[in-house]
Amino acid sequence: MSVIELSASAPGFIRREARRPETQELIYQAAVRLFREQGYHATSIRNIATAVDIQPATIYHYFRNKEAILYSIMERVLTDLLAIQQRLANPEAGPVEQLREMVRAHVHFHCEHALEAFVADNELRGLSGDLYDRIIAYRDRYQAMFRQVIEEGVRQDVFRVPDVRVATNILLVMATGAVTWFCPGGRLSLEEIADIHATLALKGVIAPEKSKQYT
Amino acid sequence: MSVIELSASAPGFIRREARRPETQELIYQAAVRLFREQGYHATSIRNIATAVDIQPATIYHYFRNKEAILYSIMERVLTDLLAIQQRLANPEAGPVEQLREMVRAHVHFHCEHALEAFVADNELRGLSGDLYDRIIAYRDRYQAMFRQVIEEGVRQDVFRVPDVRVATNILLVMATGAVTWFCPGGRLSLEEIADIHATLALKGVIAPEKSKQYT
DNA sequence: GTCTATATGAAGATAGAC
DNA sequence: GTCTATCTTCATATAGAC
Repeated sequence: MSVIELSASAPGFIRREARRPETQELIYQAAVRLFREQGYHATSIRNIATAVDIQPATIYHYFRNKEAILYSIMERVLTDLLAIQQRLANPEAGPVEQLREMVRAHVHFHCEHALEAFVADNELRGLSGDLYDRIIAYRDRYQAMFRQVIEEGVRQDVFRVPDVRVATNILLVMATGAVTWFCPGGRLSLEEIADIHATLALKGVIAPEKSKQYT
Repeated sequence: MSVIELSASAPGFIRREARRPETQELIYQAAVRLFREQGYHATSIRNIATAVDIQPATIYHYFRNKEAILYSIMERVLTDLLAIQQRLANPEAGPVEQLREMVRAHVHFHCEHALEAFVADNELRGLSGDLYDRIIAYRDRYQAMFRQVIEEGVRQDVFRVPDVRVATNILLVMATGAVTWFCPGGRLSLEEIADIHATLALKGVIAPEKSKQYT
């Protein structure tokens, strides 16, 4: 994956600095790919070094240890996601439009950064102590953003769900799942996939009598 | 987890033999728990041996190698799931009822065997060669069962989806996700969780003009 | 069926030269 | 900033006694 692909293209998404392929970024990108393909614990420092064509010791000039590489991936994904959702927040829009855009953005990001996002979503057990706690805090903040919109929708009687927390969990699991099977250049475009997920999410939470007018 | 809990309780589910806690089963159960908590690659043969209070060498009397333990977990989960769905199959029922029961059973199994199911769903990369191929074949058969019901529903114009394969993926991701957050004894019972998922799945695929009569 | 003992390799990480 | 060399620990797996 070239560093260029790190820059999200849709409006409203964070544009990362276009970096020269500095060693640190090369290490980061190789780690992302290997952690995605083999898993964090199955990937050795030597594997990463070989992929970047450097010696293992060089990696420790940029990262304190292997866990720090994993942490940097997770932190980048989660801060990007939080920033995207914060920029999207629009108090004037109703819960329906808000949730639709949030799900679209979540799926969009996950498909555009499928490797990093997959790692962030699946390798949490590789962190420990303080690093683990910090990522959990990010994740909780992110979930809360979705939960609050659903809560507001329920309050306004636009949404109806058996349980707000369960609904939040299910929606996020669903919207996250595309990373496991989305394949760029497949039958459906990224935009179509994002729309399908947003529509499905709304169908799931909207109060029955409101459904005609929205989905 | 005691071996008793391995026996599913709901009608239609496979009842496993109640085993004495033989060494092989103890190894299996310890591996399930450790693979779930730490991940397959982060778990060593020594970890498992310590958990069972035997020496590492004893494990090799029962399993060819570490990969064989993982394979046995995955195979058990997938053959159980396939058997459950096959027993459920009812050609007389329409696609709506069939899909509802399939999703309910899937969620039910995943929550009752949350540790094993999580391992089966997330450690596929730990297998290689022939073992990997065999599990993929099981998984493809399982997905096909869901896809065929959705296809039949679309043919009868009871369901309407943008893409059958994408719909199948999304539904299975959603129904599988509960393993990551379901917690026995929480606010909602296993039955409620299963119903919520089934209802959500149907809301997502049902043709709009049919929705009133079903969900 | 379970053990002790061990072969063999690979892992994460560091020291210190250039 | 990158290297060579290496320390130390741990991994999977096997041999063979009991």
